[in-house]
Amino acid sequence: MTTTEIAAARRREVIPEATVARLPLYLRALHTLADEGTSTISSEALAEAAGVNSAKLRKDLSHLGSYGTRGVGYDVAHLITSISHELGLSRRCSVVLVGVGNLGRALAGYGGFASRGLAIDALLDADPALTGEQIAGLTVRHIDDLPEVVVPGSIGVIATPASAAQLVCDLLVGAGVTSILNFAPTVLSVPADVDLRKVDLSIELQILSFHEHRKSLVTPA
Amino acid sequence: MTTTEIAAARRREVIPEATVARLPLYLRALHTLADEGTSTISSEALAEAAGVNSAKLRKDLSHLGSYGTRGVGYDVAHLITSISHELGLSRRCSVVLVGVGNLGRALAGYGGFASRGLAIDALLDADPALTGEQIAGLTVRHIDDLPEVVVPGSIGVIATPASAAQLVCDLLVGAGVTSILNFAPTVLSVPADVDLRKVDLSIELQILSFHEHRKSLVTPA
DNA sequence: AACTGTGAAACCTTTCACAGCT
DNA sequence: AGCTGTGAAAGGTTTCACAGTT
Repeated sequence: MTTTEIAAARRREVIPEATVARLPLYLRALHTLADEGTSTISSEALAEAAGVNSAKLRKDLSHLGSYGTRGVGYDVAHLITSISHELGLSRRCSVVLVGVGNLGRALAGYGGFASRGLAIDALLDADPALTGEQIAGLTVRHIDDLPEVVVPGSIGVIATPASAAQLVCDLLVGAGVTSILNFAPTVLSVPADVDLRKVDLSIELQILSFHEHRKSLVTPA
Repeated sequence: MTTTEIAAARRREVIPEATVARLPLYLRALHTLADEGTSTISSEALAEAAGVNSAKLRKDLSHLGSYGTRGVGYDVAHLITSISHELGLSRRCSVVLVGVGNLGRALAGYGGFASRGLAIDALLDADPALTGEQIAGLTVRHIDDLPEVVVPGSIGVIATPASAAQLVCDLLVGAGVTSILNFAPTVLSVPADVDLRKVDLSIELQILSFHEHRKSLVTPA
């Protein structure tokens, strides 16, 4: 079995969703460690840096294969490569962002994307007044140009008001996008073969409100 | 047992975290339905509007008490009241946002907060050039004013660059805030009695990248 | 007849605790 | 001695399927 075949076999192993959701966390912590010059790290220390517990971290990493050394720990650079590869961040992937309001600008300037092979390639907006504007090194284009900027494997990001989100979503699907991230606070309909995820900025705040509310009930004045 | 006592007993029942995380979703769907003039809705239809399955919805709502009518469905207005109350959104709660960059501005203007009793009360930034600026009806104040704007039960929101996040977090904790929502891509340390949640704008994108990557492996050209 | 509320089963995730390697 | 990798146990979540109510 060649190295390539081993890698292929590993890729076929199913990785639990909960683990996939934490890989970006580990990756960020590892990048910070690498920047600080750390070359080897124990599960305990990496778990602390990522804000999880060490047993969970070890189990998560075990799904990618065994990259640690017993008695020593993990090689930081090697782990970065493995996780980046697993997440599909090694071959740079195309991201198309629609909606250049405050949120869209925040996303375009968000360092977390660029440093992870997820740089945004195109900014689109329906407002003609915005086309031509330069943001984070990109020129805003009109939404009508969507078919021209989408390539196979592109990920679409919706940062429009809720009222425009389904329309934009349909345009993305029509242009061949099969992975969409929705920041608009609305439920979108997509064909079964399209992978749709959402981020609702207000949900976490409402969850905090719930817990804060509970505190005031448990500890009455 | 009086109505108040029943309500108190219900409040003491533990609601699973997974359920709490979905209540805001239901609430949003219900508000939309109410705006459309719908007064009664079945678990099936509400589940569809919220993007979940109906058995899950019914189980979730059963934790709040039995507010539905068999053979009929749920009363939209009543459910809105129950969920809002459960989430602590009925008594308007104070939100203090630190960091008035693009993300902070997006959050300040985000309709989802105001309409749910979670309007932002104060905007703060460390940059003196921004103090005095009007955003979404609020005047930006300097971060030094933090102790003046925090009240008991305030929720703090961090929308600063990662480099400033821990500092701001410490200031919030020092001012008495015990619920913090962090949008900066960094792990924060807080005392055990502080409830810290985070939103990482890039994580969902990386998860999508993972799945997109998988697709290309499963369906080779 | 229609639809909720809920035990029970199936599934997934986390944590424990230690065998096994360096 | 120190730390990873992992079965097994514990805990939590989702789904099923139907009894119970209107």
